[in-house]
Amino acid sequence: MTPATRRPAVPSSAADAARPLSTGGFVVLGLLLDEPASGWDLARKIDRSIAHFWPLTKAHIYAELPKIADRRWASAQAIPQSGAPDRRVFTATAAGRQAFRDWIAEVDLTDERGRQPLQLQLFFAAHADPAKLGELLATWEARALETERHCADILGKRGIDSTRLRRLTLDRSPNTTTVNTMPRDSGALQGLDARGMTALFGLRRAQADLAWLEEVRSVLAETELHRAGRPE
Amino acid sequence: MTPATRRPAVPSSAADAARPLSTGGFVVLGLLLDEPASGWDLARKIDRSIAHFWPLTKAHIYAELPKIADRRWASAQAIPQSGAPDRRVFTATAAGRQAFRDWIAEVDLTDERGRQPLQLQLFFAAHADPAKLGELLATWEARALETERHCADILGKRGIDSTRLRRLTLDRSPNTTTVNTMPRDSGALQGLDARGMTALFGLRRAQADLAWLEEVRSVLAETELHRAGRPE
DNA sequence: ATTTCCATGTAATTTGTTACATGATTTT
DNA sequence: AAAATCATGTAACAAATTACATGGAAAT
Repeated sequence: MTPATRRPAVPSSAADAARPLSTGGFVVLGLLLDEPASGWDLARKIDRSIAHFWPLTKAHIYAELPKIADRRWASAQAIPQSGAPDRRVFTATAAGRQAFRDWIAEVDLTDERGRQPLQLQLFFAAHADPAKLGELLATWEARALETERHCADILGKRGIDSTRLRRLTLDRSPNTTTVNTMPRDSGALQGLDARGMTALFGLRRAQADLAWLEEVRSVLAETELHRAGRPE
Repeated sequence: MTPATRRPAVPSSAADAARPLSTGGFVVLGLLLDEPASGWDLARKIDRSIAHFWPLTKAHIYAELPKIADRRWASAQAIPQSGAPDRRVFTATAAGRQAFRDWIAEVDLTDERGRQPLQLQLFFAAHADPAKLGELLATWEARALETERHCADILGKRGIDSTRLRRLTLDRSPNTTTVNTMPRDSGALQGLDARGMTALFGLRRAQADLAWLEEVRSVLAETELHRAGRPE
């Protein structure tokens, strides 16, 4: 390592020019690679796809677009509109495509702050009253079911019949014997692309959440019984 | 609704006094409820527990502590130290306990931005080269295995033997018959508290990730075969 | 008549991170 | 001799959110 561990407060001009976008900025650029889009288009698209695991606000999107254009990673054309302001449609350039490719290959998103609000709330649930916990579980179940359905839909659109999919479940019992009656259906996922894998990931996580909910409920029910059986 | 949908730019003095902490601030307060602690203590504690699903930096923690003290939700005592600066130990007050209780009961963390970097990177993986995808999968597997172990440890410390736990797995085949040989082991989780449930949640998610990895790998392997079988 | 959709964006603020600064003590 | 641990915190910045502002067209 060089002796200059402490960098000067003022960044070098070279560093400034090569200044990377924020993760949010690259997300916007990445979506622009699919097809040209306006800020509005992107906001809608994000809401329907990526927002489930990487929410971006409208204001944020609009803030990133000019930064992308500044770097010549997208070009903008104004399309006049009757009534509403001009649509500003951004088209990714070849340089933008390359910049994105470089970024996705390099970034270490593993150290990106991955926040899981559910887990946080659960962690502190002991400070809430028990009725509240029940409420929370109900909310989470509804969300998990919705996510499961949403992901199954996406897979369905990719020609993957979710009924043919192997299922992720808790063993009904740890004391069972599983008898194989037919050869494994190995081709159900044939040709799944990256976005399909993302949907499958979401599906599996949702199923895990549902399995967990089932477990937690049974724990709570038993605790109830205990309390009912041995009143103080 | 009142006609005053648009609030004045200057917040009212009442609103200012009742000004809530940020989520991060409440997390710090929540940890303070367990036992009095200095900023340093909290940073260590967080690193070993909550950071897995809600990372907070040292600087952030130190910034929140005075805000908590300002609201009289914790009192600070300086404990002189040889060499190092005084330890500033914060102790939650009754008011702090109540404030936290109110917060945890009220907040809707469901709309807190829940970011999942893995899913994001996967979503865009089509733009990376296939070798990179393999690398990613390996990294994720390592992390999932570590998380699984970590959560199992926590459960172990709570007297829950993970070998007695029902397992979360993909059906080996959708075409199997499961034969129940013994009554279900229902009491394995008896008396699990909120923190234990959090650990179980982490465990289940890690297992779901592993199941997903297995699936994705088999898809990739088949695609390989396909390509090998039909070279262009 | 009102709401929703389309479509842009800015301003102010909050929230969180990185890098820096200091310095004794203990471990490698 | 070097690094890590303990222990505080600040300054500068980056990232992201909320609220505001505008206004026509279409749907209810």
